[in-house]
Amino acid sequence: MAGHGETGAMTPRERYRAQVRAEIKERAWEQIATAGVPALSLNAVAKSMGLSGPALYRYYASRDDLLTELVRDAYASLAATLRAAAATGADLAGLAHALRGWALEDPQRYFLIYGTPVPGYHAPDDTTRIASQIMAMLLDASAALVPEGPPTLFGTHLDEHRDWADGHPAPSAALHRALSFWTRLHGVLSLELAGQFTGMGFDPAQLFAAELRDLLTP
Amino acid sequence: MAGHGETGAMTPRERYRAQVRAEIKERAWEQIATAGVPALSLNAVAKSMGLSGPALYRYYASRDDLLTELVRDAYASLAATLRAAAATGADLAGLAHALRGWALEDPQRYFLIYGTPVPGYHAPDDTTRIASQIMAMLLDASAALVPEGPPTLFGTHLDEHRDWADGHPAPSAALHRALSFWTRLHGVLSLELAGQFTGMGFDPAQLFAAELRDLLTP
DNA sequence: AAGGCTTCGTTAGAAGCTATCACGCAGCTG
DNA sequence: CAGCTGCGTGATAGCTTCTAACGAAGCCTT
Repeated sequence: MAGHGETGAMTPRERYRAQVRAEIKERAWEQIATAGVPALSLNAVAKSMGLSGPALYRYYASRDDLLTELVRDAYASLAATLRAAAATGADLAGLAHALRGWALEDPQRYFLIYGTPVPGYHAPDDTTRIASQIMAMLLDASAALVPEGPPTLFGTHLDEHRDWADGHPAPSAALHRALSFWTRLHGVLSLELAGQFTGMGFDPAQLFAAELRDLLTP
Repeated sequence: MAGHGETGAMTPRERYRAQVRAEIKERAWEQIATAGVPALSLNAVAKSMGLSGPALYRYYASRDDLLTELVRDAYASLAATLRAAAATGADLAGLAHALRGWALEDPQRYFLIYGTPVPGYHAPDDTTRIASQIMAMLLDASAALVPEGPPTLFGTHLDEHRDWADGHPAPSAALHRALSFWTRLHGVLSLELAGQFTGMGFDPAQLFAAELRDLLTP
C-alpha cells in the first residue's frame, strides 16, 4: 500500500524506483517545456539519464502512461497553487493572479491541461476529481462576493443543470460567475501563452487585468 | 506566375500537380479531424491515395510544409466565413454566430489556429496578414455599435499601443471591445471544443450566448 | 513527328521512434 | 548465505520522416 509519494516506510527497492520515476518525469518535463508534447521521446529521456531506451519501460508502461502521469501532476500542481492562494485569504482576484502566475511559469504545463485535446485520449478519473476540487474553490470564491441582482437567463438554465456543482450551496448567480471567470481568464491566458498577441504591442497583463475587473464589477 | 488556385491558363502538368496537392490536403484533413494533428502521417496519406510514401515529397517538401499549408487554409476558411457573414450585414453577434458554427464544423481545424502552440514553430507571414484581416472585420463590427462611456483603464493603455489596429479609425473603446470579444468567445469555444464541459450537464451554447450578451450590453 | 528534357513514381536505405522479448546480473529478502 | 525478484542490456519488429538513385512517362521544342 506504499508508493504514493511518502518517502517513509519504503523498502530500498521502492525508494529507488520512486526516485527514478521522479527523475524520468523531471526530464520529460524539460523536454515538453522546451519543445512541446509531440517532441517528448522516451528514448531521449532515457539517454539523458544514461540509460538505454527499453529501460524506461520498467517504470512506465508506455509513452501515454508517462504523459498521463504528467497530466495528473499538472492538475495537482494547479490545485495546490490555488489552494495555497485560497489559504492565505485570496478572493477571486487573488485566485486569478495565482492562476496566471502558475500558467506563465510553464505554458506547456498549462496547455497539457487546457490545450488542444487529442481525439482518442481520455483523462484518468482522478484528474476529473481534482478538476472538481478546483471548481469547488472557484465556487467558494464566487459565492463569497456575489451581489444581488436579477437572475440571468443562463443562471436560470444553470438552476436546472447544477449537478456539476456537486452539492455546493452557492446560488446559480455564483455558478454563472465561476464559469465566466474560468472561460474569460482562460480566453486571455491561452491566447497570450500561445503567442497570439505578440507583435500587437499592448500588454497582455493589462488585458487580463481588465477582464478580471470587468468580471468583479458588474 | 500561375498556380495560385485559379484553374485557368495552366499547363497540363500544373493542373495535375494542383489536383494531387489538393487531394493530399483533403486526406490529411480527414486524418487530422479524426485523430488529431500528431496522428497525421504522410505515409498513411500516400497509401490511402494508392501511392508509395516518398511520392508525396514531390508535392510537399516535408510534413511541416503540409501542415503549414493546412494552417494557411484554415485561416483562409475562417476569414472567408466571417467575410461572408459580414457581407450579409451581420453585426458582432452575427460574427460570433458564424465563428461558433465554423469552429463546431471541425474542432481540430479551430485548434490548428488557436490551439496549443509548438514551441519551435512559426506561422508563415501571410497567415498573420489574414489574421489582421479578421481583426479588421472585428474592429469594423465593434466600431459600429460602440456606445458612449468613460474610457476604460485598458482603453487608455490601448491608445498608446494601437499599431496593431493598422490605421483603423475605431476609437480605443472599440479596440478594447474587439479584444474582449475575441478572448471571451475563444475562452468558451476552446473549452467546449476541448470537451472540458462534458459531464457538467449545462448547455455550452447557452454559456456562449450569455457571454455574447454580456459582451454586447455593457 | 521525333528527339530531348522535365517531372513523376518507384525501390532502397538511413536514422529515429515506440514497444517487446530474452538474457544476465546485481541486490534485497528470508 | 542462498534464492528469488527486479533491473538493465542488446536484439528485433514495425512504424515514422526523409534522401538518394533509378526507370518510366509525358510535355515541349525543333
